[in-house]
Amino acid sequence: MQETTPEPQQAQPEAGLRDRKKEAKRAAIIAAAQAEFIAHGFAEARLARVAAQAGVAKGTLYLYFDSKEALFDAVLRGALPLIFAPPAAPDPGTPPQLAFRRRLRAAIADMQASERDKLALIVLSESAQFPGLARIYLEAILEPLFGLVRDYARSSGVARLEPLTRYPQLLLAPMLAATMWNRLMTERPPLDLSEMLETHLTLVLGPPEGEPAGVTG
Amino acid sequence: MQETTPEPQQAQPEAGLRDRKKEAKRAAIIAAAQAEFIAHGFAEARLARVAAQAGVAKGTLYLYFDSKEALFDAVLRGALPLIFAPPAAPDPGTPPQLAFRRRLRAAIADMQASERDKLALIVLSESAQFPGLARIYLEAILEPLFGLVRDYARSSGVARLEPLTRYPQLLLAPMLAATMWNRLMTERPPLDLSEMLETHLTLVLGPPEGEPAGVTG
Amino acid sequence: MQETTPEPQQAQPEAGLRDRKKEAKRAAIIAAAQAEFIAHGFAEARLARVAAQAGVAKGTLYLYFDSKEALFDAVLRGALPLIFAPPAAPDPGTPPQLAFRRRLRAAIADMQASERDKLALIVLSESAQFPGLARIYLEAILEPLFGLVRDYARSSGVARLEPLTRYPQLLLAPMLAATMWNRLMTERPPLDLSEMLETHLTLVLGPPEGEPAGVTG
Amino acid sequence: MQETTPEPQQAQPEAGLRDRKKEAKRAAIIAAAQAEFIAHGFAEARLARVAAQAGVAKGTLYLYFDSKEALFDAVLRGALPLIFAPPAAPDPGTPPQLAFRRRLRAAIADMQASERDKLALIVLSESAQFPGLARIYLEAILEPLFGLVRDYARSSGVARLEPLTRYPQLLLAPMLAATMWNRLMTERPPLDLSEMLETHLTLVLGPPEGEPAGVTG
DNA sequence: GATGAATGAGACTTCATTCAT
DNA sequence: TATGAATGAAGTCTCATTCAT
Repeated sequence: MQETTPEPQQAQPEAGLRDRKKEAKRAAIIAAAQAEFIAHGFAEARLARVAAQAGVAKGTLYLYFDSKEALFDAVLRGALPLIFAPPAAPDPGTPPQLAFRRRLRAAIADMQASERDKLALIVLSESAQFPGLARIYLEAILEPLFGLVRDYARSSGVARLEPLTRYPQLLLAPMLAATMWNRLMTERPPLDLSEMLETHLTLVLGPPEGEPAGVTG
Repeated sequence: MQETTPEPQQAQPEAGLRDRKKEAKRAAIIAAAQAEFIAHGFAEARLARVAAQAGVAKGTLYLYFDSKEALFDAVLRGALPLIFAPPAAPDPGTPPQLAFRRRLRAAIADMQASERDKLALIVLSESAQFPGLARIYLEAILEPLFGLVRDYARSSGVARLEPLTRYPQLLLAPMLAATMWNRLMTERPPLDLSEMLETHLTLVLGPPEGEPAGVTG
Repeated sequence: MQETTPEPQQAQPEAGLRDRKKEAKRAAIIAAAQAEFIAHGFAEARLARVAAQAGVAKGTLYLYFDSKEALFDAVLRGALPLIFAPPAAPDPGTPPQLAFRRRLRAAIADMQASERDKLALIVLSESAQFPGLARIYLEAILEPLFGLVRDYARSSGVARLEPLTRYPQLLLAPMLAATMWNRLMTERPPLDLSEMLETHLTLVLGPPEGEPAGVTG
Repeated sequence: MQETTPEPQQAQPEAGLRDRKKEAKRAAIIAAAQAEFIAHGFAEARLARVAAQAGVAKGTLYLYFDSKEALFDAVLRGALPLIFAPPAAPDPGTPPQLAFRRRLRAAIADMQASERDKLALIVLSESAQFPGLARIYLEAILEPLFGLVRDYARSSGVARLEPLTRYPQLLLAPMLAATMWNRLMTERPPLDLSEMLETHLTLVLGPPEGEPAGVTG
């Protein structure tokens, strides 16, 4: 019940006053909870810390979410809509491979800019506790990317890329690995995801076409 | 204190018997704990279940391990030695790429045969809780494999493989991704790690040399 | 403070209107609270439900009542005045036993028609929490009825009824028992209080006098 | 699971040592809980007080009972077995009415000597929360007594007692009323249940037969 | 050494009550 | 006056850890 976001009523600027504050507080709680879940995982996350971080009392959390689990769910779902943001339509004249690379770069950059890469790791951590949600989440995150890969592998007409239609994971796995690596190896200089992506794409797809050399990011 | 394995005293057959019983019980506890940690993660693991599964009383756990964390540590360390098992020396006449592929296959197969792949995921999951241990563990698992990759990339003399010396992760990431995939997507048919590895190697390294076609596993 | 009913100000029609609205809201709150207390008892009663049922906000309750306990008190006191409603004066020529029976019947019927019988049980239930109030309430309900019984037992001149002057409870206990029974045994057909009362009166006082046989209700 | 009383093993005096302590502690907890529930009702009962009264830590309660509700259940059920204690067989030559009176007296005295009369009131209080249990409990307590009344009313052959076969409550209600009365009216001298019972029986059944006058308790 | 009953700190959650709007 | 979001004290319950037997 509390999960239903109140429909925005742009026609009534007055009515929105309280609603806007509520929505702001809701967002503050989710942000605090996201940081807490990322930092400690579900089981070790403390609602007291979430409340303190969000600047509300402990009980206030329950005005917005029925339970710790519901809050966790909201944090994960809160990140979902981003993946559906329509990518900028490519220039009609762009060569297919370049268009593909650009969309992949954009997806990766977007995933890093948000915290979705860290959330994906949480999903993994908690998959034993929340199997259903994990599946939904990963599908929402990964399937669109897989679709990109499959489409390109098919339409490229390059025979040696055919296996990517069966294992689109192969092209994306390095991003996952690098994200995990950076999360774990905090003492070392972090891997440069963009450069690593370009390296991987060049290794698998060959050197970029129709693009000035060295311009990757 | 309890972590120091007692030095075997072969001169005293009686004491040896007792030690052997102790060691067996210790092994049983670790095995039970490993299963529990894999199934539920650290936070949700229950020492009561570990004790029951190991066939001992709850208090007995504390005769062998100081705390739940120490037990977790022991489980992870228990899997470490395996990675250092020296690989079988390759036949002198084997072509380098084939030898490399074979060692990679063996490492992956070994990691799957044991539960070390699942443990690696647990380490990832719990990295927020145990950052130091996680780093040590992953380095112990991954660095040797990275060394394999780097050595091959260097010695192969193939120019386009040079990036692998900087990003050896690129060659191994699909195994990680596939392991995670299989852990999460329990409802779908699991990915075939061996086939996926071969596909990836062929994609990056080119078709296998010096090996009958179709013989991969 | 809020418990003092504002003195009606008939000279000011406006103020009277406001007062009437206030009084109506107050009555609505008490009615909702009564239903809630009957349904769930004091401890499990939820002010949120009371407010919702009364059609006011939660905070509004506190404009009318200082606390949950004060509301409970108001509910009980709200039922008290009814018991003091003077019974219709009996026809002068009615035989004493018949008059007595009729008044008893009327009292029971009235208690059932209102919800006072259920409230009496609530008082009993909560007597551990509110001993003083419980005593006052039960005395207000029961003492007038006991007076009826004592008066009749004394004035009837029947020797064997003398104990009723000491234990007037004996004549009324079945009503209490039946009310409790009906509250608890919701799965069975409810006891017919009127018939049970007649049966009891006949058992103790003998068959009705001066009344056509079979006319009891 | 915790509810299953361990079967007494009289053949093994040693094994009973720990079990006896456990059983004693269990009994202490139930006793403390019974007092707490009687004093405050279910909702206002505090497990902290129960634990303190029983001389155990709060967590210990959960070694014996799964929840507060389970403890409540155990308290009520703990009183049930008493009702099934077979009454002493009457002397063969005793007149039926005297035998009936004696058994009724014994039942009432027993109910008072234990705390079952107070527990019955708790059942009433909490019937909104635990309807099923309430029914079971009251049936276990009341039905046997009703059986006594019905049997006597039938076998006595006295026509005017026939209504008691339909409404056995009529004969027992005064006991309930008196118990409630004594619970509530703590400031007044308590009603003497024995005398009140005798008075009621005499009123309904007539004066006692075959028994020296004045010997009632 | 082994047991398992006992502990108690601390977590999540509820809900009567308050107060800024 | 009326609202309803916010509060926070306090309750139930969990579980790693201890210790008497």
